[in-house]
Amino acid sequence: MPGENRDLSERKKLILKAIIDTHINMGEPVGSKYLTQYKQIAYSSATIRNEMAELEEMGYLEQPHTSAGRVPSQLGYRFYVDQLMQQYRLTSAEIGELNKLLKMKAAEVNRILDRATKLMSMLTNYTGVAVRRSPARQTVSRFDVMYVSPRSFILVMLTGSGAVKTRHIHLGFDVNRDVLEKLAVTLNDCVSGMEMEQITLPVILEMQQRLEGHESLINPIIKAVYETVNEPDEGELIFDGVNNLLNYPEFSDIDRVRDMLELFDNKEDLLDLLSGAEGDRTNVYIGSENEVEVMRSSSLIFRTVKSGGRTVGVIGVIGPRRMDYSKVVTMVDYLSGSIGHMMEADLIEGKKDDS
Amino acid sequence: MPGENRDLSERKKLILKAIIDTHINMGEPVGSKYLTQYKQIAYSSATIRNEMAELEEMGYLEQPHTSAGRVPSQLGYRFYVDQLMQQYRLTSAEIGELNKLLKMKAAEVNRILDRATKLMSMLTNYTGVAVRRSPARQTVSRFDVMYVSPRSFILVMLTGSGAVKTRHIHLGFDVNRDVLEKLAVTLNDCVSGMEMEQITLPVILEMQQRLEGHESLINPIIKAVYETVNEPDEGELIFDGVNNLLNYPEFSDIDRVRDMLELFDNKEDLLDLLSGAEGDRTNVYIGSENEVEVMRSSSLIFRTVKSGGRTVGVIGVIGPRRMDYSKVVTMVDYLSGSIGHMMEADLIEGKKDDS
DNA sequence: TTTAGCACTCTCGGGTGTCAAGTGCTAATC
DNA sequence: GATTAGCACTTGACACCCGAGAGTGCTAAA
Repeated sequence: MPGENRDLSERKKLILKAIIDTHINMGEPVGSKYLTQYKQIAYSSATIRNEMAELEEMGYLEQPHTSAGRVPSQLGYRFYVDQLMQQYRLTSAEIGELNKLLKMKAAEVNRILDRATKLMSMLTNYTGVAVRRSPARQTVSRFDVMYVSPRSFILVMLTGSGAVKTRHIHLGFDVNRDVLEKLAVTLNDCVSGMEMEQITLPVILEMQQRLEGHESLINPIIKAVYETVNEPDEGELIFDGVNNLLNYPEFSDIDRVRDMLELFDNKEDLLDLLSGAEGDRTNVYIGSENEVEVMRSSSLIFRTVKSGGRTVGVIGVIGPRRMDYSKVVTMVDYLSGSIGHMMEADLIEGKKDDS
Repeated sequence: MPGENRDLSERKKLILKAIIDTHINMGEPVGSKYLTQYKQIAYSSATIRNEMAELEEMGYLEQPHTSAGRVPSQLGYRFYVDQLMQQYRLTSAEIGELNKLLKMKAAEVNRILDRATKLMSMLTNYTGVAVRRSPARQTVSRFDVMYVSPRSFILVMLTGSGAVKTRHIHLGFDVNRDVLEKLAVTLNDCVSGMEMEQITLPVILEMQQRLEGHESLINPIIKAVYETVNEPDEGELIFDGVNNLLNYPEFSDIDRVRDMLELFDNKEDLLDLLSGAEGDRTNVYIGSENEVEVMRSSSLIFRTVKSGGRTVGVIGVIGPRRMDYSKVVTMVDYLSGSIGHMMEADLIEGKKDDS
């Protein structure tokens, strides 16, 4: 039964860590002889070979073929991420880039995530991904109505997380501007800030009463609100730097490239995957740990971005299974926190600048 | 001097067309012997060989190596597209799919282009692309203002092409709802429907007069309008089916894949390229005809989508240079026209449905 | 002008031999 | 008992060769 780590001796951990670190850097199977050059490992290659054989038996290492060195298995990476790897320290150049992003003026949700994605891809040399997302439980905090023509208007909704959504509404009858004005006031009075469950029949009846003579307006509106709030496939996928991955030897095999591209072609699946992020921690999916078969040779590190208690998006990095987990985790941590705080500040009070 | 086509005999045209048609289908260099099987070409392989040698001399054909058949050159494809290829007839299945798209309910710009892109990728087995775009000369046809906090509000603009844009505006001072209300009315009265050049000093002065006591509101607003109208990098790139291309043998070379991915990674460049579409005709870029070096092994067929005289986007298809030009051109033509008309109908008067 | 024939060129796939890396195992050593 | 040196073995990578097949250009004949 592979995977029991209680009896991993310190020496085994040392060797395992050295193998994984080396392999992450070099990208090639690492052999026993190579490890003897580390001064922390003061054993002969033969001893190391024995330990490696046992580590392989336990499931932490794999051998591509008899006469190659060892490569970490999925389980090995998992153990490494959970217990072995050490904290990465961002370089000052990296911190500089990140802070430049955070000081950006147009502090709107859209721009930030775009830019963060690009930045992650550049700083890590992997692929940056993000989801701009209406969280599962969205509310509308403010409504507005914009007249277009006698039979159509646009419903503008400011969501709890600060995004603006719009809907064209077409009617089978005419309405005038006064009615629309009243509609907006009514909506703001009756349903702003509510979750969908709170919009019950009494609330709807009250609205219809206030709009007497135009009750039939309410139904399409409620439907539009409902769709906006609950739309599960709502959420826009952003990614940048897919090309970076082609520079890693694991993607010199065309089939791997195919897998990877499939990942980015099935935007809905990737969206689902990212949306499944557990909150308040950085998620690390190694290879096929998650159910997505097509990811077997890549890993995904991601984290939700929260602002004012609400999930406003997800950011992450996709790379080969042999990824610099330490660095990427640190960076995703840092960015998700900072972006969240920033948007929070922006939402709560208008900043002091004039545009 | 290659390229003069005045002296292309009918027989040469026949042979050239046969070669290109065959190569588009088969994907491999085509030899003289193979062509003798066509009954329209009643010559021996030797004769065909002579003609092929001349066509190569003229620059329409290329030889990968001595003992291979001929392959169309970029110039050859160009001649084919301009003069040789025959009209493709959409199959009934294809027409069915396309009409299904066109009958879709949520007739909003966003959804249509997303779906059209996916559809093109599916029906052609190449990559569908689209740009959702505020045309270079955009106008704002209607304004609205949504109160957020004493020092910030959201400016909602309905553009001439039917898209909705929003801007958060932060202020250094407080304003109340009444002022914002007046602001919206003023904007609608004074600048709706105008091009930027028409918003001259007198217009601005009039607005400031109408908003007396709050003149300083005008500047940030004008700036926001200006940015919205003129924003050149505005325009969202959509694509679907990148993976399809990997199935073509020309992309079994990893370097070609790299080129292709680079194309999709540099979203701005691709956006520029697509935005350069000449109006009212379907543009065909073969290989490196356009300046983008990275496209040397692919082709791009695209066309603007116009609605009510305004450009609202671009749709197109990217495929290998050996593409089924005839089919793709037909499809892009059909789609761009239909989508345009549809959005037009939607804009001018709200349809008779109720949501 | 067309065609048959032929020598030539080039790619592709299979087969072979060599090299280097890395292993597992055994016996000697600390 | 743990460690290590030594050695035989396995395997992939690489270079090389060779024959088959496809397609060509050219020449001479029809």
